[in-house]
Amino acid sequence: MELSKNYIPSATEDKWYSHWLDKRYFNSRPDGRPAFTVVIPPPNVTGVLHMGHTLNETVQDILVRKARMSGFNACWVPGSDHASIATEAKVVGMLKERGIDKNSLSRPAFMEYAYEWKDKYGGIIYHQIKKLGCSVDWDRVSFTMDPDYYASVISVFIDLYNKGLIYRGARMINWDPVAKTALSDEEVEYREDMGKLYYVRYKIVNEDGSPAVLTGDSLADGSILVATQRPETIMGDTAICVNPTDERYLGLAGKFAIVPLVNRRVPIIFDTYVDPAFGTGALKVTPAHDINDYNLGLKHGLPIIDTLNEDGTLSTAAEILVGMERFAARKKVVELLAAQGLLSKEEEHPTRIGFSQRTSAVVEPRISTQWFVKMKEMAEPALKAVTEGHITIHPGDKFLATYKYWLENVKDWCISRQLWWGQQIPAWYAPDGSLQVAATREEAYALFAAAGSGAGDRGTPAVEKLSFGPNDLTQDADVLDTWFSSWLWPIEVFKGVTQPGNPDISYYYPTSVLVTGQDIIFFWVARMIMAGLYYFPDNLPIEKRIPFRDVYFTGMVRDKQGRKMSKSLGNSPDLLELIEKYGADAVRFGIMISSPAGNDLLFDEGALEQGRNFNNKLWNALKLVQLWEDRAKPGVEKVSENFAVQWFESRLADVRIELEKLFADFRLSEALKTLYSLIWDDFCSWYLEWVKPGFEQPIDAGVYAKTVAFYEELMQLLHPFMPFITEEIYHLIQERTDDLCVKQFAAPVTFDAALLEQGKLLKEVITAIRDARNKAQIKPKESINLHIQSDSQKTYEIISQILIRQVNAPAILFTKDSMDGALTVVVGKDKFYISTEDRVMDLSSQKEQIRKELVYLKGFLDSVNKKLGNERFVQNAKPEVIDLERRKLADTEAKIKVIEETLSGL
RNA sequence: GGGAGUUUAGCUCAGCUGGUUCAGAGCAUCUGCCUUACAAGCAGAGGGUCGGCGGUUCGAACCCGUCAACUCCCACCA
Repeated sequence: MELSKNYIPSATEDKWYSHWLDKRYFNSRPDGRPAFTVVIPPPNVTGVLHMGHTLNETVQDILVRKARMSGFNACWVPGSDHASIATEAKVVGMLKERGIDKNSLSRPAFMEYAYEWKDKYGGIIYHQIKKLGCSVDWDRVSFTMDPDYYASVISVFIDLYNKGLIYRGARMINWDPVAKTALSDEEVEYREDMGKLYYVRYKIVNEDGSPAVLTGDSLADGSILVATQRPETIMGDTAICVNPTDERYLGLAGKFAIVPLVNRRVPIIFDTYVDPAFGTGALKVTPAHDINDYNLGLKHGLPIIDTLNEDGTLSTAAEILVGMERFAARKKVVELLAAQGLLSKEEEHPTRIGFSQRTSAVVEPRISTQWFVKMKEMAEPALKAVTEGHITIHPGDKFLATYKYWLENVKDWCISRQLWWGQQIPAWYAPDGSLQVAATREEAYALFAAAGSGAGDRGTPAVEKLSFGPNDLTQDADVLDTWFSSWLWPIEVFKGVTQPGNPDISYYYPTSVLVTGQDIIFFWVARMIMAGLYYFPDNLPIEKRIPFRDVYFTGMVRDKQGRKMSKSLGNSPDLLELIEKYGADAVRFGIMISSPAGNDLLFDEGALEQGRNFNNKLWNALKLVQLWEDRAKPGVEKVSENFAVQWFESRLADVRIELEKLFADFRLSEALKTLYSLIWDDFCSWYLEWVKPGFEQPIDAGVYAKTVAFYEELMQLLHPFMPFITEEIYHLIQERTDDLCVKQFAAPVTFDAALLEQGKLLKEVITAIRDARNKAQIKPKESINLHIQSDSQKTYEIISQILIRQVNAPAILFTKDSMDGALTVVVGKDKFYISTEDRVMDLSSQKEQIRKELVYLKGFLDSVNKKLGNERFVQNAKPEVIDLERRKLADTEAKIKVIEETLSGL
């Protein structure tokens, strides 16, 4: 069959992917083999795969394919996350474009639009996963809003509530006024910005309201100067705070301040929290709108005046400017203050502002009633699982410290979100505001009835005693944080919550390895560990309760200049375009080769080009081997006597052992580099050249068979990294019915170290002679006379046929004496003389080179001598090390002798 | 402010328990080649005071101290 000049990925990729699907190779069911389970970190349902995903999915596919080919029942579960805030934002945007205001819709109507959106865009990501070649079990696609999954989230909520681990409370939370929802600390991004510091005068009065008489420069005019960045919150001030040690303000004890514009009288309080050196050393306390002020307020029993509405406009509590947007209000308040002569000055002030990760709105600290999960008691076992080694984090313990720190200082988790897209909180409120937590209205009503009819008597609800009916109950409007559903991911994708103890969960859980980005170590990784340990009962061994045994953190994908990939920078390439341009295998290669474990990866299309070139290399090697097929004849030579075959067999076995080690350590980038070099250098550049028959000459059938076998094994080793081209070559190299995708690795074999040494020597000799030829400007086509002077002539006899062809010498002659007028190459203790028929060699540059070599060797000899002459070295060093030094000494002395002889001969 | 990490060739990075000719790889660069698989290729070559200084040791890229630069995480001053 005629093969194309270069490899064409598009012609093979879809073909093989459908073939694998048809054969159901990626589908897994529990059986007698050990399971190798991976759950995909669910991407946002309506998102697209970015380069970070591409890296994660590729790593997972490599691990899964490797396991599938190594006797494991590999199961990789795909799926997506409903991503409540992100998706709802997109749906709201879509509605806006159609001229629909979300608030004009009923909840069910909105959900209909949301599902419409999900159905339309939810498939994009799956298509990309397929194009990348990921071997996921498509029968197991999970979505965090699937009915069963939904039910599992609700039941876990109810369970945690009943155990007292979920509570409702007033908290200062991060409020997104655009999405009108609470955000967790992790969803807030801080950015440096230039703000303004306004200095505002507050009049000081006595308790009875009369102007206070004060002394001291700072208070001389009967007012105190306060610095603030947020003048629009003045109406919410409920105290002024100074440091008790601040001498400027000692006279303020028992005095009050008048809040400008609203003329409210507030106390002066003293707290060491205030830094006397900052601003004027006086702080306005606004408990409703600043986390620190809130804490101060709690400590000093201050009232809370919330002057903002949920959309960021001023509320009626602000008394003035009601309904004005917060930033407009800031300007207006400054104007009003200035007009009243209460604004002393403004100055530029660098500050950090919190932005919503989802909507980019400036986050507002806000008091709000939210649902929380108590984290302390869940954190402890999750910490132990890692510190005691049940879960191993890769690479090394780079992230162990971060993980520990977070868990040791964990704060309660705010899980309610003021959205519709998500699992609605199963809390039901009676008309009087009391609540019950239950999955359905009926169950909730029964609970009300039971509670109303007498303590603990849940079995016999006395419905008639309640003053309201089931339809009077209202369900909590909020939905749960997305992470409150995804923390169940490794359990519920196997229906571990909704159908406990089913065959899947028993077989596949715990999963083998989690591959994810280091940025969600707290959001997701830690919480999955908590969920696993919480959900599975204590009497099970911890190994059965943890969600995964290994966690592999990939780095962040950055662009060539080290910048984060982002939509706004436009530096995030489109995956499908890259696959189109280079092929999926090349994309996988490129992203893996430049991806040291755990370190950030600088994405460079150059690496993809390298991948594409590698594809071509493989393709062309195939063409070469195929050329030999018709020329293979039995009995040309004995395979057992073919040095190249024997050497490569050992080399292959050697590398396989190395690869196993690299896989065990999750050093996939290293493993790929090793394979790349094995294939490109050892196999293509050396082995294939060594066994290549002469022009129109036959090749021994045994050698040919061996070559094909080597090539197949190389394709098998490479398959997890580059599945498409390897499968294609596997089928092209010879007719077959099986597929590489599921071909099991053969047991490892031992290798012959002496053969490897000899191979190394052969390479060195060839390179050295080629170098000499190059330097002497002997054209490649020009043949040379080659004489070898060596004590181990036999070694060279074995490899003479290879040598002859590789350096373009018609024959190899051995000599006992040095040869005049020839180029002399020294490798180890052996000398090689190069001459040509019709020209005189220019030996001057060669002489120079040999002299340099001699100087180097003498220097080296000196250092070895010094070492061995040092009594303390001989006393202290390990015997092996001393032996080694002695051998080095002898070796070097011999080499120097050879070189000196050579030099004198020149 | 607290914590962690990084610094090795022009670039991106390996270098495991201190000891092999250990100073490496890939990319880039330079030289020569359209050699009958591959110019997206072949054959070669050059290139580094291992961030600075000090210490431990017979011996340091590796261990310790210190300084410097950069990165990340956590907390966060109105």
